[in-house]
Amino acid sequence: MAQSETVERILDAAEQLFAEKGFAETSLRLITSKAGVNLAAVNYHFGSKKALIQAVFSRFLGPFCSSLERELDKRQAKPEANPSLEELLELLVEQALAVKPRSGNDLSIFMRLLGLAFSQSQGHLRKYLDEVYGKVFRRYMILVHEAAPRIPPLELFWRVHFMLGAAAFSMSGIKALRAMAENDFGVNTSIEQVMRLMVPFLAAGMRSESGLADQALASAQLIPRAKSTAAPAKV
Amino acid sequence: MAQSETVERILDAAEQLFAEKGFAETSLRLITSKAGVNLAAVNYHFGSKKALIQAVFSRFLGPFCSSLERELDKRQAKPEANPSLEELLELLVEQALAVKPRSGNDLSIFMRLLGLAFSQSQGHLRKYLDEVYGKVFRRYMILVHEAAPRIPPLELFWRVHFMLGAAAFSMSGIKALRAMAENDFGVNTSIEQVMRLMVPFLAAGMRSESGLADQALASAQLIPRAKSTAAPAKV
DNA sequence: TGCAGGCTGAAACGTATGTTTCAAACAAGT
DNA sequence: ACTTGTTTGAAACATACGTTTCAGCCTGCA
Repeated sequence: MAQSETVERILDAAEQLFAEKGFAETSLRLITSKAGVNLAAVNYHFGSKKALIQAVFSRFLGPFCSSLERELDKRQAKPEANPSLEELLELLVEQALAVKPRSGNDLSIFMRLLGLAFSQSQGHLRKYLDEVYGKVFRRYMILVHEAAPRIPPLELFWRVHFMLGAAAFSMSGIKALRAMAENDFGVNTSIEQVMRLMVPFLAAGMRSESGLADQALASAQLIPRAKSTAAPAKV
Repeated sequence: MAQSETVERILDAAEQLFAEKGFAETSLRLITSKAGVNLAAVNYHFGSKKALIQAVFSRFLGPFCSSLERELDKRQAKPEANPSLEELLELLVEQALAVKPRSGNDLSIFMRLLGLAFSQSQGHLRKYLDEVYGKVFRRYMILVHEAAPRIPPLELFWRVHFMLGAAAFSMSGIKALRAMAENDFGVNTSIEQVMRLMVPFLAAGMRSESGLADQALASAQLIPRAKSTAAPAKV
């Protein structure tokens, strides 16, 4: 049997609506009517709304993480030259930009969904993302640490999340913010331009002198994970 | 007649629950049961859930903005010395810290609510906040511009929102992030410490070299608002 | 052609939400 | 003490949600 097109249409509609309105504010009826499919199709194909949310994330985070992992493999194959901080940051941007084959699926949706995953109280989502994609993220963090050895690991952890926050927030409110900017300055700022504005801002923040006075925090090191965690559930 | 205590208890409970779960995910029944008041009290005292949300914001944004405005008046009374960027940033932090007389109302709730105002699709809220508090914010932006004249105003606008984003996002997911940090590094990072970590990061970002290549954007200036009549003159 | 199974369409179900109602309780002024 | 206006309590209401059901459709295969 040929794969149903319904699944893709639901995912497309859900992705866009979730990014626009959040999870709780987006009803299955809105999704299915936008997708032009029957209401019951969601529960038939995905099982529940929670599973739909996870599927939406898997669809773009899966390719993102595997191509990121592939790039990390390449970089680590030649151990003589560890990647610099700039290279690591650009790596992220590259991978994020590479995962946008679908129409209307621009970077803002990607970042917006990522931000929602943290800020909306969807406990199941956080657990799911950590189980499936946490490994790559921790591997990336180790490389960041090696690229900026002067900055305490714990502070790097927080700075990465400050970065993520600036990006996710800006993309979250990008519509309203662009409207404000146009209203106040009379010019239109494209999303690509906003991204370009963000890069020097974030890079300077990452490179800034440490603000950690507490010695216990400054010397805290990453604790290696136990390997014996159960296999993550397949969708 | 003695002012009812019910209003305050509803506001306290709503503030905490909104910050914790968002607006749509927090039901009136949860609020009223936490507050120990009757369900109907919300609609009696506030009229609707939307009005409750606005009231929650007014209660902390009102004092914040008026004390901020007072400080701006003081600074501008002596025109010989314009405030520096650091002074302006610290001004915000000071005012934010000053508006926390109530128990349990720490900075994280303040920032979290601010972030929600942008990221949750509550159109009425954004309109309300712009109408009531937009004036102070625009005045503040002008001072920031004078403190950093080398950076194009439009870029400053975006950088301020990058800042807001980093702060709001970190405070939004502060619970989950602290748990992750503790899990990965074995140490507990207090909210005050996270704030202290954020300051050098943000300050460095604000001071970084401009990333604006586009001359039209680089030269865009703030358009003064019309008082109240239509047809604002182009400058 | 017949049929079995994946998929869809329309309707219904149970539950939770925001809001409204109205009688009772209360406080204050005369 | 009586009255008046304000606030509360308990219940009901209308609506929207996620989920389930089941009859019918279509497709691939014997």
